[in-house]
Amino acid sequence: MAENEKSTNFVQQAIDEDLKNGKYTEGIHTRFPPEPNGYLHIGHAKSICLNFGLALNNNGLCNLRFDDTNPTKEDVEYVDSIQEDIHWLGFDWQDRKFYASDYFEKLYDYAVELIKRGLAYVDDSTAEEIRQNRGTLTEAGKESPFRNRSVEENLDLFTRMKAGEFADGARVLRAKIDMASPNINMRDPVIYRIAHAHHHRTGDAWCIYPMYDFAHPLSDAIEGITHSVCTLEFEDHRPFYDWLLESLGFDVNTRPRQIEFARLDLTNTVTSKRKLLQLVKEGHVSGWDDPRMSTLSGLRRRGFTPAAIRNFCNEIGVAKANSLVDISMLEHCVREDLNETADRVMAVLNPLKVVLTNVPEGKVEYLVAENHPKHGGNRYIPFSREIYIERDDFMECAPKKFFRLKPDCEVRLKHAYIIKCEEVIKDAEGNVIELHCTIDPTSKSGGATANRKIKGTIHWVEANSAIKAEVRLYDYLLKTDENGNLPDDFIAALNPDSLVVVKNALIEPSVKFAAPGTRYQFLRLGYFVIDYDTTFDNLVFNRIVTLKDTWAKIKCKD
RNA sequence: AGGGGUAUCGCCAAGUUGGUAAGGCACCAGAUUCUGAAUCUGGCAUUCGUUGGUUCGAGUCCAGCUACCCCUGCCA
Repeated sequence: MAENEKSTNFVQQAIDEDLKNGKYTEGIHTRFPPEPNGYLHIGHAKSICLNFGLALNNNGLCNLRFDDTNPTKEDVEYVDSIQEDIHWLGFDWQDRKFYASDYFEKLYDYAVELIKRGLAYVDDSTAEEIRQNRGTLTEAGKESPFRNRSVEENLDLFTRMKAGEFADGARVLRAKIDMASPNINMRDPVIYRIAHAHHHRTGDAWCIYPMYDFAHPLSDAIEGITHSVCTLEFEDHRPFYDWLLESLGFDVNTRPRQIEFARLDLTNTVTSKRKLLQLVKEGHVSGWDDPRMSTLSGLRRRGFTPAAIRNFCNEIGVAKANSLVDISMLEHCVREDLNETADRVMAVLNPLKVVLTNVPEGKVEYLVAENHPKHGGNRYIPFSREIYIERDDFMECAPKKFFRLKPDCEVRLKHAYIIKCEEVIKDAEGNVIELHCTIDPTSKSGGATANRKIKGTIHWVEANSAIKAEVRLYDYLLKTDENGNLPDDFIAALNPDSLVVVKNALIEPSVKFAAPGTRYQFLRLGYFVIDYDTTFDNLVFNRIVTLKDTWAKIKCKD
């Protein structure tokens, strides 16, 4: 499905239905509501694409709203990174960046209103007592002894909570609903707690903070959100969402409606903020933007494109069934995008020297090489008596299906000549250290007599002009079982080979002045991006993803 | 055990007045190829968790059963 094609998931269908029924005549309005307590990851990308996409498809708007109601866990570092990541992904909230903390005053007023309506009360119970009285999954809870205080007393106490008269945990404000409800979220949920904590935006102005369940529906309502899209685990909270807005008198035809979808889970990686944080804290990765991380900053550094991620989010769909998407789907989307956009270049990761004995010493020839098989553009690459090829492209005793270089056989050098392996040079231990080959001078690429059919074509690099580079070969961060599931101890499942650093790779000279962030296809190897660690004398590449490799499959079968 | 959800190919996922199973990924086969890439062609669910029922006809309706996920934070 094309990226801008209207997707018809069940959320869109709910919107269509609402519109048909005459609801939300002002238009559709969604929001993306991250808590600034960590970096955004691929799972958030699904939510971002969904929420902003829904707005786009319905001619509506999507807000960015930081859900910053818990000052002890949140930080400006995260609000900055979140904005950067959303923009990078290609979405814009225009002038609609909000914070739940923008509404603290209003939220407080709504709480007072709830008290006045007899629907909320201050509870002096300890956290432990509240827990004990909540009941269990099968038994009803017990009502708090403070449940039936007068409105006046509640108002007085809540005012004093706000004024800072009480210590953390001394009292809470609770909604007064039904301690016997089979839905635990309706057993008088706590809606305000005391926390003498410094908030990254409101500073020390408040010492009481609203709970998510209270702040979220009201923030939605305040912003005129029509469809509040969240993940499945909030399904049980919807009755409270509706109860709150109903209790406060919001019109059912215009008030926001919560719709839940299944979060993204991906094989071979972690998509949980907690685990991502653990990887960073324990030093298993270099940071939030380590190219092996599923964070958007990690994927960005790895070289993934925003378009590829958007396409991926589009293709996996949106539904309510918990699912585990195979990482190959993501890789497919990256390859699909990069195949179109990345220029081709030659690089040798594991060099084997080749001397072309019938090429005169000192002679350098410049050959024409296309930058992209479809989109044109050429460059010149040097060619001379000494070149390097990939070690894997030579086999002394090769199986019949191996159509690269082997003794007394021919192979084509991409953009250059057909060569024949005449002599294999070995060291004392018998390791191949050099090859002597001859070129067929009539076979020059593009020439009139170049059309001789040769089964194999390999990449190479000219010895004197090649640039040395560091290439970081990234692989899956995690090993998973056949079903893609992580074991309980995910640290034990870390792939020890998730990063292999090649220090002395050789790249053709054309990439010399390319800027960090530039993506290439290294012919026959994969897609690579210039890392930001690159300095004047140390070029660093990250492998984004390999090319599909049919030969690897054939090898495995043998 | 109470409540809330979900079950369609190895993985995602369409299927909406019941009419005889889209598409993508992966995989397989072939064509093509100066990237064993890309591209192209063909293959890939007589069957929709399961058992019954209604019906000329059911993935779609009804009843029962089973499996899995979420919920007992003053986290979001």
